[in-house]
Amino acid sequence: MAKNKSIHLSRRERQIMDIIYELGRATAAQVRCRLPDPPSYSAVRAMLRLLEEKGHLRHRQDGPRYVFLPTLSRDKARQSALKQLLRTFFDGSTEGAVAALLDMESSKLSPGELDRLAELIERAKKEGR
Amino acid sequence: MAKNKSIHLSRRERQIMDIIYELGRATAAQVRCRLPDPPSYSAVRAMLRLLEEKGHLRHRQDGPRYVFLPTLSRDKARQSALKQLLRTFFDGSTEGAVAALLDMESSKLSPGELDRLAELIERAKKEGR
DNA sequence: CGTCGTGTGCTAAATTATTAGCAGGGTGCT
DNA sequence: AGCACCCTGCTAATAATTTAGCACACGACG
Repeated sequence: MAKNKSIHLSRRERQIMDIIYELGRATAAQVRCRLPDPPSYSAVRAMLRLLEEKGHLRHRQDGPRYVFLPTLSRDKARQSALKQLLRTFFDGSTEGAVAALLDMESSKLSPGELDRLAELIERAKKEGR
Repeated sequence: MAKNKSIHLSRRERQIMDIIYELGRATAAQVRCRLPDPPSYSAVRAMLRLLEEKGHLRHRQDGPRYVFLPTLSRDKARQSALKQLLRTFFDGSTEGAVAALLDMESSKLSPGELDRLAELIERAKKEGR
């Protein structure tokens, strides 16, 4: 019934999903207090329930409260987020995206990280050929 | 007046912005036909007008019709999209994101691209030190 | 010239999203 | 037991979104 709509997330829903992906799992209270302008408790719970109905979340009883987890694995969600980003901002070019990442946070990348990345690229080269 | 609301994009608005960023610039008709389930013409125009009011778009008269362009440069929009993605899915780790990109589309990266990326990393190393 | 097609602006209505508020249930504390 | 607190589920109201529909402008063309 609400199957075809399930891909569409509203603003708040998106925010909530982001929080949960960021944390891995979260209770209603946790979600609430990380929301930009915390709405009422009920509001948060209502949306968690909706997200669960839509199939984006599931919950687990943890003692007296619910803990919400994403349905899709973080990997899958990542994957599709990356794909979307690539298409929207980089004409689908992986190279462009990687370049932007390096450029953006270059100061934050430690030599160690850079080394590991260099190695990843080496490996990709070998596999590609 | 509508300044503080201007950050919040609704679902449709997001879709439209994505399309325009992807294309660089677009007319109402172009936007409409790329929308998942094309709504009426008026609907699209109304939202383009709203987005313009909110300051996300501006338009240029091109002959008989309007061509809409993003207000924020693609670079800036990229930047913030990347930042968000990093935080949400990679714990802020650039390395993780790059690794995921390489992993995901490895088959699509040509040797040439890989070489260029390797070089980028080399350069980052030198700058970092 | 009339009219068809495609563009625009505007506004009011329909649809969705978001919130507040009430009615429990359970646990711990005095 | 009686009370305070935090959790749940629900429903109805409010706020925001998305849409359709009308009025008008302009160029192309029979």
